[in-house]
Amino acid sequence: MNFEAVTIKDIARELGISASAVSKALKDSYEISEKTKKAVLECAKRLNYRPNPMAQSLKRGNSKSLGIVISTIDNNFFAQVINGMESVAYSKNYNVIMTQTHESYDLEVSNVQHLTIRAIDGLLISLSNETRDLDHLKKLHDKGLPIVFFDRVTDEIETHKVIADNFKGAYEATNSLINAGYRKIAHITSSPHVSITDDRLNGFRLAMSENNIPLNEQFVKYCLHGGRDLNEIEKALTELLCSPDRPDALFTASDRITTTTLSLLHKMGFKIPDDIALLGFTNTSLADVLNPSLSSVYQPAFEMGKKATEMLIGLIESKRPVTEFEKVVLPTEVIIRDSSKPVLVHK
Amino acid sequence: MNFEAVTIKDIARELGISASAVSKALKDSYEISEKTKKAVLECAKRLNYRPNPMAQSLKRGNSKSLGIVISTIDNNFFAQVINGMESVAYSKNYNVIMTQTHESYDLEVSNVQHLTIRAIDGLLISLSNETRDLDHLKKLHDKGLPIVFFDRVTDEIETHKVIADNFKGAYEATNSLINAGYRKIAHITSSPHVSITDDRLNGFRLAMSENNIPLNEQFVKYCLHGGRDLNEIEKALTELLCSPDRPDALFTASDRITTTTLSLLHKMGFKIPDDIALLGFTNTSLADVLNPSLSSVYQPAFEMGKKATEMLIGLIESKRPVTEFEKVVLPTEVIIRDSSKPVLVHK
DNA sequence: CAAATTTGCCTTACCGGTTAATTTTAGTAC
DNA sequence: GTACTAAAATTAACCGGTAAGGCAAATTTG
Repeated sequence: MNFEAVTIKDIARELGISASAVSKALKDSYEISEKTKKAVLECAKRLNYRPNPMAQSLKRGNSKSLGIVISTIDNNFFAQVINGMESVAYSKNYNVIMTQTHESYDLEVSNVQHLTIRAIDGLLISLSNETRDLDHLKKLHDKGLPIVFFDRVTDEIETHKVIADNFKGAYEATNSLINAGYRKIAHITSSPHVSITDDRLNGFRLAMSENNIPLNEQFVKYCLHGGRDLNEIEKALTELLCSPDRPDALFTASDRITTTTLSLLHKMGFKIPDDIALLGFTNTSLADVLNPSLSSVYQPAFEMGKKATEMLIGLIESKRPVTEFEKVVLPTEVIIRDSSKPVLVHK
Repeated sequence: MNFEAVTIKDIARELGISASAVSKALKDSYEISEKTKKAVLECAKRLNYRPNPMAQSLKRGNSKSLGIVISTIDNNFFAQVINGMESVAYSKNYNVIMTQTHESYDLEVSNVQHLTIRAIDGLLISLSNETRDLDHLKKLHDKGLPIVFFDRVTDEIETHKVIADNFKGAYEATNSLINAGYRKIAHITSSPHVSITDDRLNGFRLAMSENNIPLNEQFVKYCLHGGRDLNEIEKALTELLCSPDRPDALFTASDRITTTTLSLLHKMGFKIPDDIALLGFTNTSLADVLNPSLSSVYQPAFEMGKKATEMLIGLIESKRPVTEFEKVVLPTEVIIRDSSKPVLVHK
């Protein structure tokens, strides 16, 4: 079932002129007389002519589409990022084509393939938790595909990057837990291979050491799949909580991990913050109305999406090769709520 | 900055054969000798040849892209729907191109324009809250563009539709409130112009009348923008709650309205369910850990996305015009939690 | 009034891939 | 050696739009 369209030739035939005259008339070229232009415009309107984007793309060598690769859209943070991306792309007349990796390296590779096969003008990507090898992206980048990394970035490819201030967010979050009287703080984070993990872990470590609190290395738990499946978080929690010397606070490092941890703590019967405090990265708008209200590190996700997309379109539309790259760091915001209430208040 | 690609001509030049021979070899045509095929395949692999999708699309007249129009992605329900759509599209080698209406009719029209200008093979759409006039879609549908409606559908266009059992969900939800002892039940819903509003309102009405509970018409509040902005929900709540004869329970009709209502009730200082009970449509995975845990009507969003996409691809790939259309109704699930605890228990 | 310039449009080639029509090549038969 | 056929490859047209270059008619210039 094909959806037939009016072409430039239909207009040309109708008016008894050549196709190129129509094309030029539509572009308001100086070569075409006002009379003809008027006739063409009228006819185009009457027949509801729309230029075929594929023909234009083929001719011009661009597609006016941006590829987005994220782990999953069913996540407050990423949904907001995409929201921001779409808003900029739309205003600059680009589409966004979205694919999800579900934290799988293979899916990431095949998604990137899929997108470039489909001809995108640039790529916005947050690496999957499994990704270690960046060859699939390096090759494309070397060939000239503009790429902007956001959220989970890499040093191995020189291009623009947009991240939140993960280090500072983690540092301040940890400090707030310490100031609230917690000492045995555990950290549940994503795979050690993604950039945000290091940044957040380092912020956590620094806050601990500055306060002379020895860090029990058993208290740092990695979720290799970024909490994609419940089991890995459940395992981490069980290991942490079913031991004699268990932590009194949890600092969780990603949206999915934070909300899942909250759910699991409920299910396991832990009272927050009495049995254990919780503070984590999350962008859920429901933090205030969770039980208990959830202390969180908020990232400006919408702005991240906007900024990354602006930079990408900048790269795409740049007349000359870009050699100076920016790494934009957006501020995070630590918001203390009841899930990390000071120990004195409740104990 | 353009990203040069290997074309069929590069292979032809390399092997000293014609472009069409290469094309045919890649398609494993009987016209080409095994020897040549092997050489072409080897060369294509070596040069990492990828056919230019725009050239193929131009020739074949399709784009292997599906357009998605939703109100906003920053919403549990829609994020899950898109997740389902993407999964099917990807497996069948289509892209999804997403745009958001933010509940605006003008944006819906311009998004649909934008998408069809960009050449999509089919459209998946959930109407905006503002949409009353369907001309923009009727025109396209008449021209042969395959469309599948999901969630917010219309009777004015004959095609496949996928919805949740909104009527039954609302009916059961209302009944559960009544069984829990609530009598003064108010309903906060979206614009009266969208299909889901009627269905849900009717379910609500039936449950009320079957239980011989007169319905105070002041207790039905419409949010013309579907809760896009807080203000309209705030206004509805103020009107409902700042009156001498106020409701003892709220039944909210959409994801955004439900979660926003919960937030606002908190902010206004109402205790749930003691001061007022709450039960609403929402797909948040956090329902269990909200304060209080939130009774909800859950829709199989992922399945809705999957089903709608399967049907759309069915339409697109159908050899003959489709004249029999299906309206798939997926079951909703009412899950009772603390926000609508029986009156006797807590009063 | 012829030459020079401008105006307005047409012809043609191209983007990359596909395919119908055609030609070349190789092989077989007589 | 000619005739015929099958196999293998080429040429050319096409998808729809764009743009360089060409050309005839109209207008300006000396």
